[in-house]
Parts: sequence; C-alpha cells; structure tokens
Amino acid sequence: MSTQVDGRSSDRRISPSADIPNPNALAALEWIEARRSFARDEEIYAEGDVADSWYRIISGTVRIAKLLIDGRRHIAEFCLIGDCFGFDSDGMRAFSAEAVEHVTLLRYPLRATERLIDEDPRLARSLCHMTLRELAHARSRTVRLGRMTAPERVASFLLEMSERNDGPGALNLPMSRVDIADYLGLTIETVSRTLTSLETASAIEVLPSSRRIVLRNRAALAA
Amino acid sequence: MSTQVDGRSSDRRISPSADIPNPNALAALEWIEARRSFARDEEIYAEGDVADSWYRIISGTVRIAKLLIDGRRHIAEFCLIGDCFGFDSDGMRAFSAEAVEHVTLLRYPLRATERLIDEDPRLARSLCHMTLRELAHARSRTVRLGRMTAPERVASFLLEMSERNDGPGALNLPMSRVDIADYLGLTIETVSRTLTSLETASAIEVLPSSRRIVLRNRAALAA
DNA sequence: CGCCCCGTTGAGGGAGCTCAAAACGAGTGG
DNA sequence: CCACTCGTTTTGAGCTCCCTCAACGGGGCG
Repeated sequence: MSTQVDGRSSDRRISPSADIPNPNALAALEWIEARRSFARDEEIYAEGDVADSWYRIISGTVRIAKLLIDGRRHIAEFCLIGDCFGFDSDGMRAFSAEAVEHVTLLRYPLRATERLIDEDPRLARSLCHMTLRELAHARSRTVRLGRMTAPERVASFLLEMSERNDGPGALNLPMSRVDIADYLGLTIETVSRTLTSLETASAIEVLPSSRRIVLRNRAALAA
Repeated sequence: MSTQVDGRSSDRRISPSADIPNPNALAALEWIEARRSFARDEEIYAEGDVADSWYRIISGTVRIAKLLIDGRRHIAEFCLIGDCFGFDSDGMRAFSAEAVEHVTLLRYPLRATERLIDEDPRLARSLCHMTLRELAHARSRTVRLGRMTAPERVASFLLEMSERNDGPGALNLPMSRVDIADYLGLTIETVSRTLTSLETASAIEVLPSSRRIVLRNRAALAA
C-alpha cells in the first residue's frame, strides 16, 4: 500500500498528513475532531476502556503503558507532537494512555472515521500505513528489549528520541527516569548509571536539569 | 483462497476472513494469489528486499527474524497456518522470513491488492484490522521481553503456542530451541533449563522427541 | 528555610549468560 | 539390525551484568 510517502522518511512515527497523496483526503477529518487538554500524569484513557476514538497530539507527550498485576509497569510507546495513538483492534483498550507532561490533543470518534473511510479509500490507506509504521516500530522495540544490553538500550533510546525531537540543540526528555526505565525494561538505577557512564565516556552531556541531554558523540552512541 | 477460515475466535493472529462482514470482499483476492512452497530453513524473503507482496500460510510455520551485525539474532514472530505476513510500511523488508519447517503459502502481489482495495474499501478495513491485531501482539511481546523473567517468558510462550495450535493433545513445537531462545530473548541453555524445571514441577511433560510438550498444569504456567 | 520528589551513587546478591562436555535422537550406510 | 555420525538438547560450573536495597545529594516549591 505504499504510495509515495514523501518527506520526513526517517520519521518512524505516525503522521497521517505525511502519507496522504492529496491532503484533502484528511481534510474531512477536521469535521469530526475535538480538542482536549490533559494535565501532567492525567489519564487519557485506561486499560479496559471501550476504544471509541483515536487521538492526535497537538503539543506535549503521551505514554502508552500497561500495569502488571504485581505492580511492574511497562511503557509500550512514547507519543510526541504530531503522533497519533489510540487505535485498538478489538474495541477495548489494551494499554492505558497518560500525559507525561501537559498535553493538548485532537480526538477523533472511531465511528465517524469509519464513515469517512468508506467515502474515501485513500483515508483507509493512510491509516493502514500509520499502523504499519507503528508495527515496524513495535517490532524494532522487541529486538532492543530482547537482544540488547543496558548501554545499548539507553543509547538507542537517546538516538531515537533525538531523531524524533529533531532539534539540533540539546535533547529534551520530558519523561522521568522511571518512565525511561519502564520503557527500556531496566531499573532507574541502571538507567542513571548508564547515563553517567556515557557522560564520563564523553558521548553525552547531562545538563543540570537532568531532563536535557546533549549528544556529543553520536557515532559512539551507535555502538 | 479458502474463505471461511474457521472459527477459532481466540486466535490473536491475523486472519482476514474473520474480520470481513461479507466474505466476498476477500473473494476477489483469489484472482491474484499464487501458490509456492519452501523447504526447511529456506528463505522466503530477506531483510532489505523490495516488499512487493504479502503471504498467507497454507501449511507449515514461518519465522520473521532479524540478524544483528554481531551475529545476534532476534525472531519477531512465528507465523502458523492461516496467518498472514509480509506487510512492510516503506516498500522494503525490515525483517527476513524463513521457513521453520516445510511450508506452502499463497503469495499476493501488493500492487494488485491495492487495486482491489480501491474497488472495495471493506478489504482495506480488513487488512487494517489484521495489522492492528499484529500491532497488539507485538506490543504484548514488548511487555514480555521488557518485564518478564525467564520462567515467565517460557511459560507464556507455551501458553501462546497452545492457544494458537489449539489441539487438546500434545503441543507441537516445530521450531528448534535456538528459535525459541531468539524469540524470547534468552539463550538455548536457559530455555532448556527452564523447561526441565517446569517438568520437575510437573507443570509440563516434554516428550522424548523434545519438540512435543504436554501441558499438565495450565494454572501453574499462568503464574 | 525546610520539605519532598527526583536523580545519583554505593555495596551486595542473584538471575541468566558463557564456556564446556555429556546425553540423546534421527538419519545413514554397512 | 546394528554401528556410526551428526545435529540437537540437556546438564554442569563459573562468572558477569543488572537488580535490589540503601543512603546521599540537589533542585523546586510551598
């Protein structure tokens, strides 16, 4: 289903307008969108809720997470500005979505979206494409979680975030160390230790705020 | 293509006809399908190949894998009979596909599929749904790889396979211990040790062939 | 100023990896 | 039918990496 996907090809995240040959295919979505805001740590939807809509991030960051019975938590995804999330296959939320920082997003009812799909197959293709890119991302994450050491996970996380943030300056990490650890399948201590060891190796520089990091040596991070 | 793909509703794998309101939506696919067979360990496609088609398994088992530069391997997916695979988002294979055992499958050219989609949006919905279920599966795997211990991984693997195999008798594992280890992010030794420890705990019974396992106590496995 | 949350650092232990060798099953040829 | 071989699986011993538990530091905010 690959039409010419244009533009930011390095961007693995979902971003419908980038896929649409003719942007008008998505223009119809404007008629059904609704804007909402969420405060830090506020829940957008919970695991088990009915999945009757999907979202697009206008600003802020969202985490897609799951809580295991014994308290262990796993973060499946960080969604940044421009990303879409909230597509579930069976009408029920398999994960919860929470605001990492203050976030404003557009909400699209699922039923109305399906109506639009039937009117314009290009929209279906575009949504399909978004899902496929999400799938590719999820699979690349299974590789990292299954076969990478702690330093490799942290480094690839930094590189991934810097690609998506695409600011040339300091990398901004809105999430806490706990979030990062739960995303990488590590503990906060290991994440912290790895960051300092990367810093002493002068591959990165952690700014005093702890949430801002400068990538000094990307080649070293790739290894 | 064999429409009515049977009833196994607990099947998390992709299975297009199960989603289609009207099976005729997929009947058109029969016009573009081609049958092929692959021997054990034969490559169906390689990482980096152009992705110009997708497949559906008639019989046998396929592994979707990726090889890291240093020789480490990771298996993203085992596809069983009835499953579909080979959807890539950007026209290039992100993973390779190989036959775990002798496999015969149907091949669908992507371009022809797209034409069919434009004629019938229900097909698009169905494919989208398949991808969403794959996505849900991939994410649940990130949870297992990120936050589960070795015994938990092996046990959940056995349960997953038994759900998909759904024979009441002995569970048939066509893949080698190496495959299982690369799927679970463990080493073959750990997989083997865990299996024997599960056996001494009388939760399972490993038949002499080593590739057949009887689940004696599913409740114990779930924990 | 003092509290609290977040992040860092330290010491010790355990789960799983590495290296190595034995046991076993399946296939092959005599 | 048996002997042999080869690949796979199992078992063993030692070690490493990361987790656990604990204490410390430091920045933000009331």
